[in-house]
Amino acid sequence: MVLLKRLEYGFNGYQVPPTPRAARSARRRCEFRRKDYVQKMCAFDLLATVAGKLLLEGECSPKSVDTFPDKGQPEVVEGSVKKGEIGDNKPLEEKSCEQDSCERNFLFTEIVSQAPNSIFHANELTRGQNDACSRPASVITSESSEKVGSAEPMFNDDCKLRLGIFPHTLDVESSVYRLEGETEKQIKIESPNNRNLAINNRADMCNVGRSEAWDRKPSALVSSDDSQKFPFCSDQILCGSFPVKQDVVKLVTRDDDEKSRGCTKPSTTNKAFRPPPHVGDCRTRKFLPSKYWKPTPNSKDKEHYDSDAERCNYLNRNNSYKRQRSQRDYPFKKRKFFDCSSVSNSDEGISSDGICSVPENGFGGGALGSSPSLPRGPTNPTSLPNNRASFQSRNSHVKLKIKSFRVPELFIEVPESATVGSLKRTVMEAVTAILGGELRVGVLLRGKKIRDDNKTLLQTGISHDNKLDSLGFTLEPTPTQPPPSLCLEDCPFQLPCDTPQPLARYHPTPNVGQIAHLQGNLDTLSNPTGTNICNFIESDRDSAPFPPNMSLEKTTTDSKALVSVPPMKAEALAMVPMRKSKQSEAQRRIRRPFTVSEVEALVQAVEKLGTGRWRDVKLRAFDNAKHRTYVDLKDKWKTLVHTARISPQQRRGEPVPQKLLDRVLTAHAFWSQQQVKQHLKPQPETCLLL
DNA sequence: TTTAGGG
DNA sequence: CCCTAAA
Repeated sequence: MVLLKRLEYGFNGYQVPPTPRAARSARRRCEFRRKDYVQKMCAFDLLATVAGKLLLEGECSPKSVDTFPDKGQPEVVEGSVKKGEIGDNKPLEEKSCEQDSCERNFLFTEIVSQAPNSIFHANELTRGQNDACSRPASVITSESSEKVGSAEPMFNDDCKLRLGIFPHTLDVESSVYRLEGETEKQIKIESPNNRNLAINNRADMCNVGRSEAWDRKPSALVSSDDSQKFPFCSDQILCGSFPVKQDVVKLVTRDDDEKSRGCTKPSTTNKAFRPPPHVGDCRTRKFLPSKYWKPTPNSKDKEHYDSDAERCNYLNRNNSYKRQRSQRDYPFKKRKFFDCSSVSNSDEGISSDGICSVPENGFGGGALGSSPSLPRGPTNPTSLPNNRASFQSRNSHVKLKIKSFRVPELFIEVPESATVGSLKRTVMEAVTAILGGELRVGVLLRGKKIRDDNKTLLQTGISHDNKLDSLGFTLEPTPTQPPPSLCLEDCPFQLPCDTPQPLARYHPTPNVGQIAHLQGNLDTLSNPTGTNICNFIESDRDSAPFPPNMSLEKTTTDSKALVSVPPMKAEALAMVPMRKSKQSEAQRRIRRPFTVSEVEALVQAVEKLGTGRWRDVKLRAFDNAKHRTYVDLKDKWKTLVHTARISPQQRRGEPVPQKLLDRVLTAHAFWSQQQVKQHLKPQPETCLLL
């Protein structure tokens, strides 16, 4: 079963917490706007703004998942699954998902301030954390499931879920949830056709209290004075975003039709996507929970992995480690940014459209811009480069509306028998992996990256009549963390159509992680930075090739996305921010249950070669199955023997023919005896020798 | 690198 | 599947 899913990451909703002063200036800005004043913003400002928002969004990283109280992971599917047959334990297959491609749209919508929560629910968090750590592993990973004895059985077929870029522009609908209050506020930012705003609860939207608490930076904004906040809100809205509490991002499945919940009704908007050619391969790597969160690989590991065979692996780990390190700083950086923005606001660093100028370098040091000459720290608009001033006289207002940032395609594979709950977790992990990393924003004009952060929009020539369609934003990993060739892990096996190329090509420069979709009548901004980040590809290429030309291209075009993302395996994309997520530390190989035929081959080989010669078995029967290592075979044999010994009722997963199991027992018994003999033999021999 | 086993 | 001690 293949599920195609699109995940859209709502850009709207990442808002720097306003300060009283900001509110004031916001009002002023409103007036300005009325007069149609010129937007004095340079590309860098734009970048900073966008990046800032995104950064905030970073809060939805694994950490959020980890700390999710009790319920474990945030609901991944809000709309569809939630509404209907929800049982988390209900196998997917029972939900009419057997079609080759069940498509659903995921809208990344919600942001909730979580930090504060963690304070309030310390106990639960602790619990939740643990849960989160262990549970996520249940689907793709064999770990937990195996432990409960349900591992193999679970996989009758593969169920893939793909999150991709939306081919079409969609309306953005976001909602703000309050964890503590358990209230839900829905905010409709814009409808596809007419851009109307439906703010159900302004106060709620503007409530920044939580973030403040989190930030430990009290601000008058905490007050519930709607009148004061509102201006700010509307201001935000102008640029296509709205203030929300930050931190937890929720995924919402968006069904055009409520009835299509069961994912039986392919979304028309997803036509660009084709089901993957094969079903066995592209999947997201499982990000392991804290268990793998090790500070550093020990020297032994190094030695061990230095060998060619494992080099990739090792590199991978190493890199992971690096990323991980930065991740540790993440909260700090975010906070910094937060503070910074506050400062900016109070300094009136916010320019007209609620876009704050420069966030400060705390942003991962240059995360916002590569240009060293960029202004840093709270900057007053007037302090910006001259070139900017020269354009101040102009009266063109550049209005940007970023509908959403897209999350690159994700390829997730779960067995049909997986539970909805595990699916949710899986998706969450994948998404989290992508969004959790430190990102920077790149601006592309007609597909071209604008690198000069100091250029004004006008200068870049976009501000006038360039249609939005020529402007694009990309989310890219921060340069500080050069994505090493993490994609090599399993690489040996690439199919011709596999995508090593894109990867390779985009290596030095990381791959565009995501595309921002702009919509509306904006002019454009120019801006720099553009580096693509490499997506780490995991590998399972041996089995399921993912034609490069597949999804992305079409999608890209369809969606008007200006930025074209190099076609690559969805899987690769999924791996993108293998970043410093605690979970991603050591990636666990995806689980690939042995098929009956594989078992057959294994049994046959063992019968012939005996146990204890796994390398030979491997060469003999699985030489072309790169993903089966001799250790795997050995392990499989182990489980086979075990399986053969237990009652059929206790067995799970794809049933292995009893005949085979009998052979297993027989062979096992035989070779065990041989071993014993081997043991005993030497003795007599030595005796003889002696 | 392989084996062998515990996790 | 992972991790590792041993070989």
